[in-house]
Amino acid sequence: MSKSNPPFMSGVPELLVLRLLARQEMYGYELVKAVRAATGEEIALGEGVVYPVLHSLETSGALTATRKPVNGRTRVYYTVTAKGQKRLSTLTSEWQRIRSGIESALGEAGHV
Amino acid sequence: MSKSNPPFMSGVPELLVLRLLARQEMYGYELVKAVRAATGEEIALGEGVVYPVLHSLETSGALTATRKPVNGRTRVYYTVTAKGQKRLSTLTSEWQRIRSGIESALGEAGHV
DNA sequence: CATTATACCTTGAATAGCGAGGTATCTAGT
DNA sequence: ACTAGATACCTCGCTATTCAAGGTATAATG
Repeated sequence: MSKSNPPFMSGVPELLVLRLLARQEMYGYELVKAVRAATGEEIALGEGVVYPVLHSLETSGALTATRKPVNGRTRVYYTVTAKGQKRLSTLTSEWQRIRSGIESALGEAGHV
Repeated sequence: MSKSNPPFMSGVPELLVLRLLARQEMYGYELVKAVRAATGEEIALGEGVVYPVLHSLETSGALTATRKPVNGRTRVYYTVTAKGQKRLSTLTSEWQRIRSGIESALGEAGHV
């Protein structure tokens, strides 16, 4: 019923995850917090969103995973591949396109 | 497979429909074209998107419908109610919030 | 020794966008 | 008169996707 980040969240998780991982490799749990920070606390993706996105990006070849044991715990670090870079730039321009379309519609003074 | 307006379309149809109808009353078929025009041809909503949105907005009390016969054909004109105005401003600020969150994440110069 | 933080994960419900299909009328071309 | 296309409305079913909630296990903290 009550959603945390209601509408407008369509391809957003995928875009944010790719963008942050393009900056530097990270593991899922870290990413959850990094998203919050990078979006100025505006967008909070739960683990139930982040992990599935990570897995599907890995499956599609946009990310590669590397397991690293740290202090007895295991972390799975993700790195963006060339394919992921391409996917990121596609998503980014797609985002700009939709965004500018919406801004046009929201603007537009009374005109006729 | 091929989607016309891929990701990033979450609450968008509802927002656009409300925004355009707030400017002036319109009927569904007209709205389909108006959306294309208002978004600079960037966003094209099919009738399969517009009509259901119209109906659900009417059901929720955000719009009122008026049937008007024109040249033997029937047009259903939609008008935004006070409730619809409120919904529009909620959606608009929600959009700005998500949008600015994403822009923050996309920006963030290389730093490292 | 118990609670919190770290770190991974899956399942199930609900939403919603979209293509495709369906009906019917009016208009324009041939 | 016939056809094709534009106008104008509508629904169905597929698919994708977000998210809360729940589940496991280890390390650190009190």
